[in-house]
Amino acid sequence: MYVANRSNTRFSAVKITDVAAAAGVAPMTVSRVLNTPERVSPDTAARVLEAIETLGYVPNLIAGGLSSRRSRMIAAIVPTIASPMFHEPVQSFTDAMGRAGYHVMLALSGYGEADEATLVRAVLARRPDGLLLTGAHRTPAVQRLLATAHVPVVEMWDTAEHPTDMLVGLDHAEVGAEVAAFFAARGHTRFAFLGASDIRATARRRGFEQGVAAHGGTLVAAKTVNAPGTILDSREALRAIAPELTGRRTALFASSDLVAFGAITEARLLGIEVPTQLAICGFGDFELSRGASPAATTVHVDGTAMGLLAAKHLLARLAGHATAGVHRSLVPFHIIERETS
Amino acid sequence: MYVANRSNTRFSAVKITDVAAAAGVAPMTVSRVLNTPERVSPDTAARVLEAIETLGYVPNLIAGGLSSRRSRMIAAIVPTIASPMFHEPVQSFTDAMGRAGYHVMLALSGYGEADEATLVRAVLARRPDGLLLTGAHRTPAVQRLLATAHVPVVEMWDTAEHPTDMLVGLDHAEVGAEVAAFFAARGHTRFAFLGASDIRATARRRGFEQGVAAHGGTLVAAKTVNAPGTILDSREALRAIAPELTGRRTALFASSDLVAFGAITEARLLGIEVPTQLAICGFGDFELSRGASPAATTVHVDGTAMGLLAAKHLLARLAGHATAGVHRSLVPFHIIERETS
DNA sequence: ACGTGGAATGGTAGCGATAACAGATGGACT
DNA sequence: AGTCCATCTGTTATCGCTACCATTCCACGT
Repeated sequence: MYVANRSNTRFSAVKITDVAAAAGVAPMTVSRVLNTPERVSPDTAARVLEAIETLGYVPNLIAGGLSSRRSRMIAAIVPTIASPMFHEPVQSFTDAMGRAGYHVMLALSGYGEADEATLVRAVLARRPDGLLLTGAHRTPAVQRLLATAHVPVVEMWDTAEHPTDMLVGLDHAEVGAEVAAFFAARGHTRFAFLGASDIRATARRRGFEQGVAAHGGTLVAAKTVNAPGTILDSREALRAIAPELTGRRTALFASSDLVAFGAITEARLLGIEVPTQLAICGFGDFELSRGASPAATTVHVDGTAMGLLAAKHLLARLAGHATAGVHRSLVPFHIIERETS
Repeated sequence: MYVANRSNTRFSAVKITDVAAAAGVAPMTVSRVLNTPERVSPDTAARVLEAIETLGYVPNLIAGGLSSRRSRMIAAIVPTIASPMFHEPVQSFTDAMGRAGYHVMLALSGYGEADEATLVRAVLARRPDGLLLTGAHRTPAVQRLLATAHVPVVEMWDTAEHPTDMLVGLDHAEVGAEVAAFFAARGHTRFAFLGASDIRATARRRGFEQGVAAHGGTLVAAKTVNAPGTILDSREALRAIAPELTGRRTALFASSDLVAFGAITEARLLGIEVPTQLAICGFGDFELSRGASPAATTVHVDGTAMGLLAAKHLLARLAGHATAGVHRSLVPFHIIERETS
């Protein structure tokens, strides 16, 4: 009879049975020392730990994951990490989950058409214990995948009536409306928008437009650039709408601080005075807006808090507080008035 | 006798045996359809694929990984993703590895003392098929871990005589020397350095200082800020060295474009004319340096190429071209002359 | 003395996939 | 017709851990 022999083993990796043998205990006890040390007597634990040290044992989480049906891993999907908008929440989320013993696997979806379903599928193949997604609007295909996977999901950076599961969001329309109100309160009547065409920037734009209308103002220009919106694109866009900006005082809402910076830069070159002739408000409160001169007025959203909150919700769910009500929170925002308004 | 029964199963996840049963084949055939489709007859494959589709089967890579001893996962460790210096290579590396069927798991080490060994250990527990590390200098503890793990390693962004394994590096000292030469060729004799205190920025600084000395110049000021170096820190640092900068023409090398931007901004506020009185060269060629006005002279390093090259080396090794010579390449760099020099 | 219960540890059987073979089948060629 | 080989599919035995229950031991109360 045939006997399988996987002797292709490239080298002899130390495994839990080796440690157990060296410490004179059962493998199960080694496992307990690593996972539930409080259930092992202190001196056995010490002996096991010593064996682990001398053998240089590194537990195999793949095997452990298969057996326990828990990967201790969370997958996070964001469009890009190039923007502080995403790397701040991701970083704080990663830190917080790390403290709780979870690794975060990051996946980049890009802004393009790239099929989110394919990405989610690939990610689910690793059986993450939880998911952090960007935005709150999923295609039916993705919804189906998530539903059958039975994985806790946190969505961030957007809001929706019925999120997939948990949500730590931001009401972009409200942001736009608030910025319009902010400008209106300072006597502005002519408004303009400059920004990226992604879903959330578009929501801010719509909120802004409605706010402008509500305050009886007029939108004299609105120009979109490709997401995520670069400085150079923004400068070009500002040049394009410059004719609308000369002569009369205008208030511009930029979809991100990068776009705002481009607008400020180009305005200076065109001789449009900021903020007297052109007032500008950005979004994101990037380091750049604080560091540049003039420092940019912008909308501050606490990305770090968002990541932390997402982690908190997810950890609560993972700890089994499954039915502890709906987890849906909106992150507050506020306008930081600096030198460009 | 006791019979184990893990009926804690929260729900019935579809597994390979379900698909096999539905398609009327053996599980092994399903596995082959997914991994080596060329070894399965077209109509069997079609039947299996259909079963996969109707059942909504998502393969379990944890189980597959345990069995095949290949996780199809690469771990990447970088200090931060907040800087283009790291997110560019990481992004291109991730893309390239993704095209080859590997997922990249990102881990952030920070710039602090945080024990790299602990992080590497945690990462190795997931049995990655390869590792991408930042820098070329490992502590003995990490070296031991990597050696016993028998995992291909690529180190990037630095250079060393004897890298751990493969290397896609940059000679920072040479960068510093080149910048000194660049300034010297334009008649500068007074030089200054402003930058972060991390290992690679320090290497650039030393190369710059040696270059300055070689050209008979004098270093009139050198100030370091905490890594990674923010705009505001840089502005403050420039104020501190401003007395050395007034009156006589000076050439400043900044350890990153962010630092350079801070210097440019503060110089303008102090009435120090750029570039006539103070010439500035940054490092990294960030979007900011292209987009700002004046556009900053800087050292361009192709981060995307670096990530791609790292992926290429790693994939070659993973494909079994194990002994195909030393994989150690230096990424070229060049100075982009713009408006601040 | 004896039952009771808690703490510590061990034995066994999977978790869900794949490596390594072993058939089965059929066509090409002698 | 018989041999050989290539192609396809199936069977078996792991991969290295952990859940589940069993067992042992000892302190304690009655």
